[in-house]
Amino acid sequence: MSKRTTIQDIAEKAGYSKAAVSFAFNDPSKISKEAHDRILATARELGYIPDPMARNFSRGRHMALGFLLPQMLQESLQNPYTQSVIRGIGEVCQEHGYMLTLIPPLHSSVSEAVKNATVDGLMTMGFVLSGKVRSILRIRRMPVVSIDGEADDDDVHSVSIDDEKAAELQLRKVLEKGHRRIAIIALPDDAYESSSIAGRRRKGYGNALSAFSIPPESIIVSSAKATFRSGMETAGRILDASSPTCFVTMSDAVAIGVMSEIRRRGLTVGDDISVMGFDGIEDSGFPCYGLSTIAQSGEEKGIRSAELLFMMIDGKEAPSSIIIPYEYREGTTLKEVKA
Amino acid sequence: MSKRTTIQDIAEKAGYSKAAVSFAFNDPSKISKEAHDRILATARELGYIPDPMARNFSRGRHMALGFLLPQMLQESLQNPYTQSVIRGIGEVCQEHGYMLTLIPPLHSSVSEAVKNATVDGLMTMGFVLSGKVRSILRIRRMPVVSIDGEADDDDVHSVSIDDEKAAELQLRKVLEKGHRRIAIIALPDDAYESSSIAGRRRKGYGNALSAFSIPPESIIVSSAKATFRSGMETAGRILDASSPTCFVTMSDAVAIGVMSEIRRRGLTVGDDISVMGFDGIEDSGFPCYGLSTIAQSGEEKGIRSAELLFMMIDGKEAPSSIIIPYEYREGTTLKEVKA
DNA sequence: CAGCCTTACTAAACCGGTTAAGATAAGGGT
DNA sequence: ACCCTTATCTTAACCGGTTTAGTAAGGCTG
Repeated sequence: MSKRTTIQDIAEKAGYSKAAVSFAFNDPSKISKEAHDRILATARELGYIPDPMARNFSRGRHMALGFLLPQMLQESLQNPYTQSVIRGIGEVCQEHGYMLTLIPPLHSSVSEAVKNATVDGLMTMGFVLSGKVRSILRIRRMPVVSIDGEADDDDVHSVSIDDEKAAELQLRKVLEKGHRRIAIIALPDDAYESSSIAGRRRKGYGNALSAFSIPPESIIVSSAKATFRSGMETAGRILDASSPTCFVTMSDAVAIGVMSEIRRRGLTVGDDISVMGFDGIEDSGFPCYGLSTIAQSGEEKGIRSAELLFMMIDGKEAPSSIIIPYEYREGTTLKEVKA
Repeated sequence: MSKRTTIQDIAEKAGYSKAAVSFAFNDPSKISKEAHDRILATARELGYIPDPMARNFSRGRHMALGFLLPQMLQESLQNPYTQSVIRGIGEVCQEHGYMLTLIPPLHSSVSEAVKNATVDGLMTMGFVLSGKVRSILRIRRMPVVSIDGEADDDDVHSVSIDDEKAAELQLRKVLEKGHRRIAIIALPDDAYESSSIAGRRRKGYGNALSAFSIPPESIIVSSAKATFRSGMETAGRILDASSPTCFVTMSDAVAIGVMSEIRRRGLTVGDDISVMGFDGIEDSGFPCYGLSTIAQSGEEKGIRSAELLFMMIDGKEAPSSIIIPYEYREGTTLKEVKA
């Protein structure tokens, strides 16, 4: 089995130096047109393709961004909202000629994965990095953007919406429609390790409740992973034990599961029980059935995050935090409560 | 700004050679316990983390598998079936300590992307690689596994189900229930470049039809991208122009869109119009509402593909083609046609 | 005590490119 | 005729590890 063709082979065969060959591929202005032609012809003849890893290594760039997956690949990719974020990241990567690497915990260890990740920058979503991981990233001088995470570290830049305000708006809309028997399905606090997004939103709910002078105890609060199935199961448990007039969820995926369970019981979403989602996954190809929700563009989050990361990689001045907009999207699943 | 700590720094500080330091990290049995301890202590002290790219480069391994994305990231990741395949791949990657890299067409060129991909092996899904791309892969000696693609190349191994037989079974089930006004929504033939999966399944449909002595002309055949939205729109157009008693789709995502459109028109899925899907995305967290379908495990496809790829990477004897099982899954959306 | 093996370590080649610095020759200005 | 510039190409260092071959010291054997 012959060895692969290297820059050295081309150099010898074409009668030039390694450097000349390198220039021919990267900066033709540094050599004569004649040399350029000869070298490219020789390269074609020998079937030469520059080794990307060697190239990246000597340039000190990986040409890849990493998306750190909190737990298992499973749930993360399942959520249509995560998908839209990844899509946004992917677009920007493509523009920059970068690849996108999904980084699952290596041998169940995030630290290990981060140590070995061959990427120029990292994005995380919905969870706070441990001190150990942050220390590794600092040593490796690897820029990080945290999506929906906490901006409690100078090294970690963040992209998110104003979750507290958004959650407040969400619950206000529900309260304005007269609902009082409300079941909130939050994201698990410990989802993705020490997530704090759920905490920020709970605060917003508290604000809305006190604005309406409603005692927090009157609200049913539970939590569920951000999946369709989980939403369905949780709604089932709640409906077995009580009869809320409205479900408020922190994720559209959960809301869709809730709607499915409501219909399964022969009830009508909107007329019998209202449902309020969070995310606005409308454009994700996922069926959302006119869900009333707090819409935030996952794609924009992905795009802004990746752009931010590229600024940091390029050593440019980068904002430590980017807040993107959200809005209430009127649907057909939130209706005035029946008298 | 100080330079990063290298193996050289550790060697000097600890009073050993570069090689000794390398051994300390990779094969402690080659050095004394004393040296091992001293070196690791020094490494910890200086905050040393081996550079993964340099390590990979000298070892000649990338420690990453690539998933080649046909067109835009968008549609690919949107399909829950694709997601389950990726999940399967991810599991195997994790076991092997590998990362999974999503490779979008670089500057809109798949060839360019494949030239620059820093991965040890490639997986594609649902499309046939062009000769140019195959030639690049041959030069780079990069193993490829094609999922649901055509096994027309010695270099490209494949994992799929027997699509022709599966499609035949799918349509037979529908015909057995008495349906004759049938609308088939196929995958686009040109989806993912020169896809051939649609062709194989069409053949299967033909077989079923002739077994029932039904003229192919009596069947409405259209095609749609494998997304929820596309299924909804296509069903809308079909229902505007005709009144099939059953929809047969090549993808559950499409089938769910079809069901959504049927319900939107005030009709009942199953009783008024039957729907038959393909994929069996039940376990994907996607709402599938008792869809009758041809189930094939996306996760298993992913797992087998990745395992196959690892065999090839390790230079082991690997089967050129793996066929995984499928089965008809009884649901509530396919019912006996009304007299 | 020579001969041989084992242990512990090092020097240097190597992976395949990039790139700073230097060499050579040709061209231009005075 | 001389110096300076520019164009073109080469040499060699470099990126940060891994790994092969080799050496020196110590222990064992006969």
